[in-house]
Amino acid sequence: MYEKKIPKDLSCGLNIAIEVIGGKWKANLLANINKGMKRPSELHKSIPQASARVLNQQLAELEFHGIVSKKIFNVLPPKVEYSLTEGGKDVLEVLYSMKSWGEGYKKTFHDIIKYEGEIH
Amino acid sequence: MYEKKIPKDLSCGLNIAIEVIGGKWKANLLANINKGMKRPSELHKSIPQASARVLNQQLAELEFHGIVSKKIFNVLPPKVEYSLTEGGKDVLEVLYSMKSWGEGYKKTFHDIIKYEGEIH
DNA sequence: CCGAATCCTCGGCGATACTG
DNA sequence: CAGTATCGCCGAGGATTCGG
Repeated sequence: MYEKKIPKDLSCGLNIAIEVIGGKWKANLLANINKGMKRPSELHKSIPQASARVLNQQLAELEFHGIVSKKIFNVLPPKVEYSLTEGGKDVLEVLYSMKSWGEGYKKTFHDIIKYEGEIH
Repeated sequence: MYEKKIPKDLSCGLNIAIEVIGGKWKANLLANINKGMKRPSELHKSIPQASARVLNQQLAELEFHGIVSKKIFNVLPPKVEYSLTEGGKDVLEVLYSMKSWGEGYKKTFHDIIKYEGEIH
C-alpha cells in the first residue's frame, strides 16, 4: 500500500527526508498538527485545497513512517486525533528552516509570479 | 507553462518553500548542482530514476524561480551548464537541514521499510 | 549533446455513496 | 465525524523522433 514505484537511492539522508516529509501536503499537515489542529476535520478545514481522502492518505503515510501517531476514541460521533511522535518532533527543525527561507524569499517569489501573470 | 492549478495559501513562507523546492527532484538537483554536476547529462546520470525530460522541466522551474541560472554555450556538440544563483545558495541551508534530519532518521526508516517488505 | 514535439499510458485525485 | 469502495477524469511523465 505504501510502496514507492520509483527506487531512489535511500542511502542518502536527503532522499529519506524527501520520501518521508516531501509529500504534497505533509509539511503543511505537520505544521498544523503542531499548531494544535489534531482532528481530521480540522486539518481538512485548514487545507481545503486537498480532499479529505488525500489528507487521510498522507496522514497514514506519516503514521506509517512513525512521524505522527493516531489516537482513535471509540465514541459517537467518532473522534480521531493525530499528534507528533517524539521522533516526529525532530522534523519541526526542518519545517522551521523551510519556513524561514520561504519568508525571506516571499517578496522575490511574488514578484516572479506577478510577472508570470502578465505574460500569460 | 508554470502555473499551478492548486491555489495554496502563498502568504505562508512554508508553502512558498514547498512550491519552489518541493518538486519531486528539485532538492536532489540542487544538491548535485552544488556538488559540481552542472550539465544536464551529468545530472541525469546522477538521477537515472527520472527521465531527462522531467529533469529539464524541474530545472526550468528552478530557473524560473530564480534558484538556478542556465548558461548555454553555442558550440558543437551543445553544452549547457546550470549553477546556483546567489539567492539560490540560501536554499542550501534548507537542504542541509533536511539531509541532517534524514541521516538521523535513516536507521528507523530502513527498519520500517524492511518490515513493510516482510508483510507484503 | 540539448531539448522541442508527439503519442500514449497509468495512477493520483476528486466525487459520490455507503458503513460504523 | 471517520473511513472505505468505486468510478472516471485528467495530467504528469516515459518513450520516441527529429532538428540544431
